Amino acid sequence: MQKRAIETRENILKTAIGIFSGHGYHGAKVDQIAEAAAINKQRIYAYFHSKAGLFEQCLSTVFEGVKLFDDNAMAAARLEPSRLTEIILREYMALHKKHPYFWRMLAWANLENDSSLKKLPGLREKDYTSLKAVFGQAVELGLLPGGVSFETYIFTLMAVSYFYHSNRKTLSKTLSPELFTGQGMEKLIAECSVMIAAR
Amino acid sequence: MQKRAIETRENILKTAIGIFSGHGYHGAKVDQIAEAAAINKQRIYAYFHSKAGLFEQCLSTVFEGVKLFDDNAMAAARLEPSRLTEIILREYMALHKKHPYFWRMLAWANLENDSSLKKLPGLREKDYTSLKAVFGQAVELGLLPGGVSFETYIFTLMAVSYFYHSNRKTLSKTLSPELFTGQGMEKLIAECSVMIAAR
DNA sequence: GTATAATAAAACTGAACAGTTGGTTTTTAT
DNA sequence: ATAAAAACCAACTGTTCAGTTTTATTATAC
Repeated sequence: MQKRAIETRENILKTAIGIFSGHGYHGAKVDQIAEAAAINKQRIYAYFHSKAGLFEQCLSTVFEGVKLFDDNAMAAARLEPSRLTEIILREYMALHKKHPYFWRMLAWANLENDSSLKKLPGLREKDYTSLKAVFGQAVELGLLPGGVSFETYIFTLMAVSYFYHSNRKTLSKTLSPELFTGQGMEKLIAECSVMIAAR
Repeated sequence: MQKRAIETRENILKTAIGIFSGHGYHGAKVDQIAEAAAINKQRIYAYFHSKAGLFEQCLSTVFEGVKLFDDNAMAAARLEPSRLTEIILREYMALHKKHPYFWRMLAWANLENDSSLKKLPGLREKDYTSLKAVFGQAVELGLLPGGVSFETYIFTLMAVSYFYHSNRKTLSKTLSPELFTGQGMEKLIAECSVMIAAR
């Protein structure tokens, strides 16, 4: 495949991620993607052979493109294990801001597209091992409560950041709109850190 | 409207909730709903006048049909405020099992259907006031950490239970499949209670 | 028992949509 | 300069789908 072809393919992929994440598999239209990418529809079929194939590719591209925990954040966590919860939460919140397609593609995949999940990248344990080590230290230092597994801890932080973004619309109607201002988020992060910390 | 008509309408609504929650607005087909409800398609238009109208009705029906906190659970919480976190979490987990359409309709609404959100039931503060009181007592008794607002506390528990159900498929691939066994859920509940408790 | 409301059956309309095809032009590697 | 690869253009196929219409049947109220 030539350079131009690779660019076209990537252009299609990038555009399709935007549209699929916005409207879902059934809501997105192939013609719409072609128009948005400013390419000929036929190119889509040349490179991805079907709408479903394109969707699968979008899903795994988004998955692979998101680094769950930054090296800088890792360094910060090692320096100040007492602030671990805050650092992780802030990192996850920033991640969702940086990769706005991530949670949406996750949500779509969980809701509508069973088949495309089969080809997901496998376990991400390696992403977690360093973090798990710092968590272990924080527990031993008495900074975080004992008797809580790393899985539960990280699950909770993922849940908070995911829920915050994915249910924004309904939550601002049913719980509190202030939650979604900058200060609201800061308050949430700060209070979660307090709530989870050992005392 | 006569009795039979009311029944037909409710039958359509109930069936449509099942199908919309399963496939989303764009994924669900009107003919499919008609067939599943064993009624004539034309009845749907007679009672809901459009697919979008039917979806809106489904959404608010599901919302109104879910009582977020049971009276029994409330009584239990008042009796044992030390077990508040566990009681709430277990209640929310059970709620998602009892109303399997709830989180899915929530998710669809947050993803794809802006317009239908306008007609959502307003703030649910009344659902929370009693709970908030018990939370306040638990904090004063030193059972739960101080400096944490009720909103943050309840947000976290909602996040955990929602995330657990809504991201089952991807999480069992990327985090841990054991999390979704009966024991896995019990462990999660128990450890969250410990993690959040004052010590 | 008769009028009226509710429903069924089924065919139809018009638009949208996934995917294809064939012919033409542009770009790129050599 | 030229051949191969890449991309365009645009019409077309077959299907699906939301919504409609017409005619006929069944249930219910009085």
